[in-house]
Amino acid sequence: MNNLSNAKSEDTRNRIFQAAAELFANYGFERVSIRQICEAVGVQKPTLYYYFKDKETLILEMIRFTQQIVQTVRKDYVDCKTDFLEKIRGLLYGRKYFVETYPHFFRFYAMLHLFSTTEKVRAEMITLMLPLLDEFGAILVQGQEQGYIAPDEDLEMLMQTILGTLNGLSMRKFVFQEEAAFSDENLQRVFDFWQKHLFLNPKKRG
Amino acid sequence: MNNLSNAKSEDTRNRIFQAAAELFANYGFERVSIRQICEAVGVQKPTLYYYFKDKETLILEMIRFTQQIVQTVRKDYVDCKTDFLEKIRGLLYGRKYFVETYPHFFRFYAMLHLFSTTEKVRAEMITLMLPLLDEFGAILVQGQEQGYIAPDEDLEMLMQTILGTLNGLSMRKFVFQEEAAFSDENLQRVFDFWQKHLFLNPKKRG
Amino acid sequence: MNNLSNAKSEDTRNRIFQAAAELFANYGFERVSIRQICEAVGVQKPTLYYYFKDKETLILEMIRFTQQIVQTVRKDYVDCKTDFLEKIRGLLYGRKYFVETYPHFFRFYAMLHLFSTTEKVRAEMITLMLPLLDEFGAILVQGQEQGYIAPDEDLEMLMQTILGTLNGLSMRKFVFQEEAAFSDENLQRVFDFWQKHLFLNPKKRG
Amino acid sequence: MNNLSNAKSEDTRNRIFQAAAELFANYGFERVSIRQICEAVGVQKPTLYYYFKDKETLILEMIRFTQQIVQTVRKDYVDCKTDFLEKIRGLLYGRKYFVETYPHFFRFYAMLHLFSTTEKVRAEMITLMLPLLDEFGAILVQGQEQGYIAPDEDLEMLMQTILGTLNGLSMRKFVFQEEAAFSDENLQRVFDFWQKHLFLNPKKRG
DNA sequence: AATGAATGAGCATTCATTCAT
DNA sequence: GATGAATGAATGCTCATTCAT
Repeated sequence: MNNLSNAKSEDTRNRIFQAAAELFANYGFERVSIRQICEAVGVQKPTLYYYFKDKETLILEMIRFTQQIVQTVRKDYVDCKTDFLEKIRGLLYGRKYFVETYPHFFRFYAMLHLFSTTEKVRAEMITLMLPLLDEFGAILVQGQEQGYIAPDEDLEMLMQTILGTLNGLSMRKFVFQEEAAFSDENLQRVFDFWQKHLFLNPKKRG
Repeated sequence: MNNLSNAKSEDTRNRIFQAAAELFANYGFERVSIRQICEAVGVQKPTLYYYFKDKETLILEMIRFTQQIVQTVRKDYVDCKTDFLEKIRGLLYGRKYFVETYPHFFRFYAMLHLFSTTEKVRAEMITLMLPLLDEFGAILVQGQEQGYIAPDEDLEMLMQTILGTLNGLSMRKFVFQEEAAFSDENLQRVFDFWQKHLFLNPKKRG
Repeated sequence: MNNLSNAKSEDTRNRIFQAAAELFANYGFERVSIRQICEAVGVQKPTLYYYFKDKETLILEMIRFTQQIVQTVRKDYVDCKTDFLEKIRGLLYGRKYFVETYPHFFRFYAMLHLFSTTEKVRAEMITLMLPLLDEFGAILVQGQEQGYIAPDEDLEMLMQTILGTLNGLSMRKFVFQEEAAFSDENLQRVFDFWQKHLFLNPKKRG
Repeated sequence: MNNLSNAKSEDTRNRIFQAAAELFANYGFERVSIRQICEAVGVQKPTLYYYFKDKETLILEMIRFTQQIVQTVRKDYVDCKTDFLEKIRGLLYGRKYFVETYPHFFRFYAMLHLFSTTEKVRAEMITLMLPLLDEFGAILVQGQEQGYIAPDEDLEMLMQTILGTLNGLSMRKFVFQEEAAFSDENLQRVFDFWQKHLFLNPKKRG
């Protein structure tokens, strides 16, 4: 009974969470009302408040959940690789996985929502993003160590270039609704472009 | 008399316009109420409605105004140049000018607002953005003709890389509040990076 | 010039008047805004206020104008007749003329608007209606004198019956949109019914 | 618990309903604001919206409620009688009961509000009124069968005459605020007038 | 004779949220 | 674990009206 009850409860909570994510992703935080979320789930408003303190909490929990996805993805697609180029490739395919598996949650991660939200939400997102940037910086240093990046390279620019393109791809998918944005062909094209323009071929060394 | 009246009227209208732009830029369209705008300007609500049909019209007019800025900037910073590299440099400095002169309006141009707005607004912005992408494509072709870009280059990737970086700079300024994002030093750094990684040195021709 | 100006002025005033009458008749006093009237006429709001003190004045003037119609009609269709039955017939055809010539103004005369308006308006209408009822009473007395009505007839009931039917006809036309309500055939039918049921044949006298 | 809650809820809902009816009856639909209704009841605006979707719904529910009254009255005062004259008398006393028991709701039934309302409301009222007219027609046919009405009588005119008088009485009460309009003496007077002028004495019976 | 610009007061409606149950 | 009933505050928007010109 406890289990059942727990399961049911967890289910309700999760249904609210998912519905809210989808609605927020489609219409933006401000344009979605508690009522709409509840209608989508089929519960009454006090039920939502039973699980989530208030509307802002909902979005904060979403950001944290998203952050877990990001970390898992990073672990599975980037950290487990040793070769720098494989990490870079993992970056692309990890984003693809994220964007296709959790499309609603992706939007909260995407920097794009930093505009037009509460200061609290903004702060939370920045807090979560900065370490990611640092980690990415570390990867680039590894790239240098592995000889894929020249020692005198401007790493900051390199980072900006790569992240800018990643975000560009996301925009093509979500804003311009270009379905092929994350197709394997396109990702390969991006990878080729990067390899050709941004990275060295370390084999020469040997 | 006519002049005075016109001037006064134009002034009121413009003050509403500017105040709305600033508020929208800071808090987002949904979180700014008509009342707030009016209080910021010091007029009553019907006055705002005298000049603007409704709230959505306000934002649509802002988008169009922004579009004019974009076009003017492009003319002054890019189109008037002949050398491809100068055009690219103009792209950077034009963006700097835009971002620093009309910071509020920049946000409407930035893709960032494409999320979480009315479908009407979204449609309007996409309509305005697509030709800009085309024009930029044409510039890259010129770059090829001038020998700055290899004939077999993947122009689409090149475009995405450059625009992604531009948007990244804007994000650094507006989201991370990094004032130096558009400093001359930084722009030069970006330019150097591009020149080194993305463009050829056409002197070989001669 | 004075004449011209006067004429033009009178014209504007009249156009406002007519447009307001039509709109009021169609949608009711409360649901028609000054703006709507002005848009229908093609003038600005202060112009309306130049001719009419306020919205209530507009409707009061309409009531008075309507009253003039009523009086003219009564003169032309009833008073000029000497035979009682001709007066009654005139009542029917006068109403027909009114209803078809000034359909918009008829509605203000019709008691129907006594509901749901300002107390001032209500009072004005009652003031204007009471004498009409008196006059009609006098006609019935004439009918008695001419032998069309029995000396012991309940004149009040008679009046109520006739007026009730007249109003019923108007309702059929305006509420149920029954075009034939005031057709000559129908009026004749009403007249026949009255003659048969309500009035005597005075010829017996002679 | 359920009962208590239900009772309380039903009470609030009903208080809103009654207050709205009274206000609408006195001032007309357009001139009564949601706020006024709420103040009269002593609840906040969202409470009203909890029970009624919007203002138009309020009036539509009122019309339907009124229609139920009408049907009950008809059943109790007219349908249960067998003699035609008793039905006619029931018509008068049923109207009296209605007008005196539910004065506010009477006004919605009275045709008078057909003017100057939403098309939706108008349509609803017409839909509800037409069958009533038909039923009344059937009663007149029964009158014919019982010998109170000549076989060649113009039944339509007869109906119009009777209904016109009924409406006239209502007008005297509500517009001219003549309290005696529905006094027993007056109703008897009406009945006598009808009997004398409109109906036969079905000698066959005796 | 006519208007452009402005307003104070009010509208219907919706918001996020709470409390007793 | 869930809800029916209620609310204070705010929303976008419109009203009749005025004043200087």
